Amino acid sequence: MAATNKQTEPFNHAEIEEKWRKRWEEHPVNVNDGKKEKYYCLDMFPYPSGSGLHVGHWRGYVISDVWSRYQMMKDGKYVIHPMGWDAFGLPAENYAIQHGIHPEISTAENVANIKKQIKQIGAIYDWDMELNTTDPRFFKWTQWIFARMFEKGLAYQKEMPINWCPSCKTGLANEEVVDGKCERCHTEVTKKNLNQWMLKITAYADRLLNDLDKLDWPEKVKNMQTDWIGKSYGAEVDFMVEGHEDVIRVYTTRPDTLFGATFMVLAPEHKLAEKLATADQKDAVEKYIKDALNKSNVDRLQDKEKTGVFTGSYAINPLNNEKIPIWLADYVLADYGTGAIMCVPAHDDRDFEFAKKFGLKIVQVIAKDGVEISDMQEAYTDAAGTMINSGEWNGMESAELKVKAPDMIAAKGLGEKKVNYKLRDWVFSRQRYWGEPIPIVHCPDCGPVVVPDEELPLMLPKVDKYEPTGTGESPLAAIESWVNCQCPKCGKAAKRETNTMPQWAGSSWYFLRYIDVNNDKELVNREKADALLPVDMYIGGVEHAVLHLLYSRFWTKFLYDIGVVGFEEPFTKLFNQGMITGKNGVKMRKSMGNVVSPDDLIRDYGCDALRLYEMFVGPPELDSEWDDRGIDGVFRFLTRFWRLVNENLDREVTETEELTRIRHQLIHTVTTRLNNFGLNTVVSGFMEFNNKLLELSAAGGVDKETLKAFVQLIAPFAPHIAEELWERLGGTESVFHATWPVYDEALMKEDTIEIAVQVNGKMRGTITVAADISKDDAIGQAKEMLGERLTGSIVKEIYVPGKIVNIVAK
RNA sequence: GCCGGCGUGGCGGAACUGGCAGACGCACAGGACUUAAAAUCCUGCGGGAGUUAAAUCCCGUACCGGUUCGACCCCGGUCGCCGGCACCA
Repeated sequence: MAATNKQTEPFNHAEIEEKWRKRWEEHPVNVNDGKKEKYYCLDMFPYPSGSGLHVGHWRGYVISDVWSRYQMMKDGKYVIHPMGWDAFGLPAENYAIQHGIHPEISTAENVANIKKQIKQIGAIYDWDMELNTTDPRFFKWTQWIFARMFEKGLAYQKEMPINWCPSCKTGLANEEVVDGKCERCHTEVTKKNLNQWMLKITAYADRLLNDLDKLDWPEKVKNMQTDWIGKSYGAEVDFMVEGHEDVIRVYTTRPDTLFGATFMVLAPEHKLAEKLATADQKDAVEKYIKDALNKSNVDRLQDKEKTGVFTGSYAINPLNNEKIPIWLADYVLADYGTGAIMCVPAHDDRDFEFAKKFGLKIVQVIAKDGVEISDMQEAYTDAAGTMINSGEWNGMESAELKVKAPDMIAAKGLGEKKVNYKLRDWVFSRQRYWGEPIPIVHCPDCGPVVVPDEELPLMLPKVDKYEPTGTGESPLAAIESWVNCQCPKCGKAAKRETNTMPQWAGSSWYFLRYIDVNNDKELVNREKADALLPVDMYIGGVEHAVLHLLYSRFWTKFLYDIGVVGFEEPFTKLFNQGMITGKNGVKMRKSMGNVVSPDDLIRDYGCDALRLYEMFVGPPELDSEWDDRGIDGVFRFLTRFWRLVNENLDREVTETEELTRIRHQLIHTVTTRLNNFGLNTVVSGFMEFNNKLLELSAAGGVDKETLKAFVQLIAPFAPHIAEELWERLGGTESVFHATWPVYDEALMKEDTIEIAVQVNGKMRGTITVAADISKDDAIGQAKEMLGERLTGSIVKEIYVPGKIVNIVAK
């Protein structure tokens, strides 16, 4: 027996972590020698908030660091793993206003703080790549991209009622309105008529939709983007108005039901709305329009009860020439389709409800289960059944007709085939100070003129007052010395655009810049881009599914179109980590008082323990409740692991068959679980094998090769202790440069195995047999074990090698 | 309403492809060490019947049903929770 009772040195995490932190700073473990294959593993970069990081933020960064280190170790890849700051935008500016510090200063302070905290994670971030969206060397290129979009007609101005947050005092994009509220401050959003800069994301709708197929992303996110783009196929149909020369065009996805259109509804904002009112309906119509326009968006959403008013006019159904009444109702949206719909109450829930309420005619045109329903209680909305009451279309299958009808209608000259999207163009200007100035000059003669590239970056003027005005004008508008300028084209007196870009501008392309942060000639060097991009793995929360992730796909496609990069999709693989919540799944918030800071935990347990616990707390893709007590478990494990290695350092242990087997099982377990991204189960695997090896250590000792393999496997998770133990085991170079251990299935196998024995599928115990036992022997031994408990006549005998014997008896 | 996900001990969660449900950890209980406590180590830990102890048996993965020799896993239905979209014609 080689075992000794010698007390091993206690595990001093603070000392060890300090030692290796310094060592890594002097000798980084992840370097590009130009020969290694690249792997780009990206974190969604944080905005430098004043409240710092909590354990939830930590988790995402630990996941990406474990994954990065694993990629680096297993295949010897050069891992691009950068970090930067999304520092423009509302949160930073609001923080500055609240604390009465200029955003430039508060942002710099917050960056310094967060950077210090992020460094505590012990990640392999390459700080030479650090970037900041508010750095002129960076936002020069954000402006440059806008300039190119302007030249291509993708950035344009439009006056229209846009979403307006009265609290943030700025316009918002559709994507920033959640449940009718501001995504940032949860204030109810109102409408405001403003002249806005728009980006024509709708021009990319089809490509954004189709290319989702190429992406290794969570289905959930792909579905969200698909729904957001909201492509639908249908037809536009013209309806004549009786006694008018006007024609009303409607959009429908169900042209197959055209014979069933028994009335028509226009949005109150429709340009013909007032004109169609007959003398006796004039007052009612005017009142309805006025009321509807005064209602806020939220009210309009919340009023589930349908309202409407009859105009007094009639349209003609183009297929059967029936007179159908024209109504106004606010359930029809002005800005989708044509702002007018044909109503088929028999086959649409909303039209049905409206028809019932106002006593309008209902004509069924699709037979449900072959019959016409005499007293309809609800709309039949499936496009399945045979056409009835539909003139020449009678007898056709509605599903088939639905597809053919647009062409048939077009052939008759009644309308045309039409595809619609829910996606709207991106409202891109903000009436706030802390953002990239939009590089446009308004000239009285030339109109909007883009600022020449040589004059970029267009700097934000230094000001004392930067609070939002609330008038719809940016605070920049008040700074005359900045606003007044010369037209770059004709030289005449002109005025600068005073709106700024939204927070999403910089984040739409920052991932391209990391690999070439100091380039002052171009956005990114094309050769470098070809060699190091795109992102292989992108890790972050799911909250950006239709914001940042949609915008950056759009910008990347644009940059591809103008030849800046050679790929169309920025993020090949996406992983959404779950949130860390407080007790009972409550989101961690300062105001809830349930925020857990990593600082105390690092002091008491060390960085490695916290990293391990962040992984152990639950499956990485699911939300997990934080429980401080849980970290004791991983800390105990680390202490026991420390003991396992240290107590075997001075022993000369010869490798036994059992140790070899356990080593290969360990490598197999960890590697397969890692490949499946089962990070929580990797940690439980560590604990399980550590327990086994401690038993063997007490019984005689554990060999160095097994210990070394274990140390390597744990290194991505607990890099400090791994380096220390690796060194003690005789490693001369960093553990991160050692060849990743591989397993041999043949060496994993046990000589004897336990097999479950069932009778009629019910567990009756186990037998221990030779691993290579034959079917007959296995069944024989099972029967022997069962003895008298096996009654009746045997119908069937099942043997699944190595797993189970099931005897079916009657 | 539509789309997606989830439902397993006191708790967090395991279970690879349909093959021993509850790995690993937390909490708890008992024991060892200690003057004592902490730390550490050992043991137990889904529910029930049974027994001095055991053997053994029954129930159990939200609920009802199905497929199968065998179901946490597949299929049909119901309920509950969470997320997204929401009058998009």
